[in-house]
Amino acid sequence: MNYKNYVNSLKALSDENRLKIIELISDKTLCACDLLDHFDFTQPTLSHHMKVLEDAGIVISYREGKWKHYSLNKEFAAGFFENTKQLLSSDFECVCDYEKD
Amino acid sequence: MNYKNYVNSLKALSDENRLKIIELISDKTLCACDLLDHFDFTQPTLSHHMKVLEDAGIVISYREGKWKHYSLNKEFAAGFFENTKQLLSSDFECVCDYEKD
DNA sequence: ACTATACATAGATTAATATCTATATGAGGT
DNA sequence: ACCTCATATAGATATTAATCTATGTATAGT
Repeated sequence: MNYKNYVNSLKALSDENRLKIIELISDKTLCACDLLDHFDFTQPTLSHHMKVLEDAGIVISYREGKWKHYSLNKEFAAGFFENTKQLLSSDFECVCDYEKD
Repeated sequence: MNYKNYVNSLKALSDENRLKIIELISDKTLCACDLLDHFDFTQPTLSHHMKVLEDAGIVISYREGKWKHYSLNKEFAAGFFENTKQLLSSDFECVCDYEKD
């Protein structure tokens, strides 16, 4: 298993605010400004969190005019599940097909 | 979703050494002394890591004479999968039965 | 009782990280 | 050109966490 990469994902997920961000964009695309409305921290702090999430490959983004739109990277989700399964399952039999994109 | 608890799990997992510990005990029970052989850090550091993992409910332990034996908490594995699925899956369909103990 | 082995705790140090304020960049409208 | 809005970056501060050395506790054997 590629620990380095998986640890990096875990660290990026290890923040209550970032988990909330992920939940907010797990089923839709939101711009940073929309996300910011849901939190008490400042805009630079959100920018920091989004960079952490994007660097870890957890979210993907695109720019549209002034706005930057974020959504969950479904490939990350699949890969993270796979890694978690490998780590925790000496004998887990579940090999269900997580959607790949 | 119970963020507090899930974040706690993620933080406990967010360390390369602790991941290696988990992998080592994912299919068998090992005492602290055996675990220590696999690492470069000192015994108090291992003790610290084991405490983090046990406090998070990731590993369970029992004492046998001088030795303390550790193994993966399979209930944690199942719960962690469930939480991860809830977080990342707006539309994941997989509801395979992760073993519960 | 003494000793050795396995593990835990205390306290210090260093490194990583979450947050802030201030400022810069980028893009659209007037 | 200028202004405004959305986002990014720089630098500072505070908190958390990983690690160490030194020491304490617990258990077993002689």
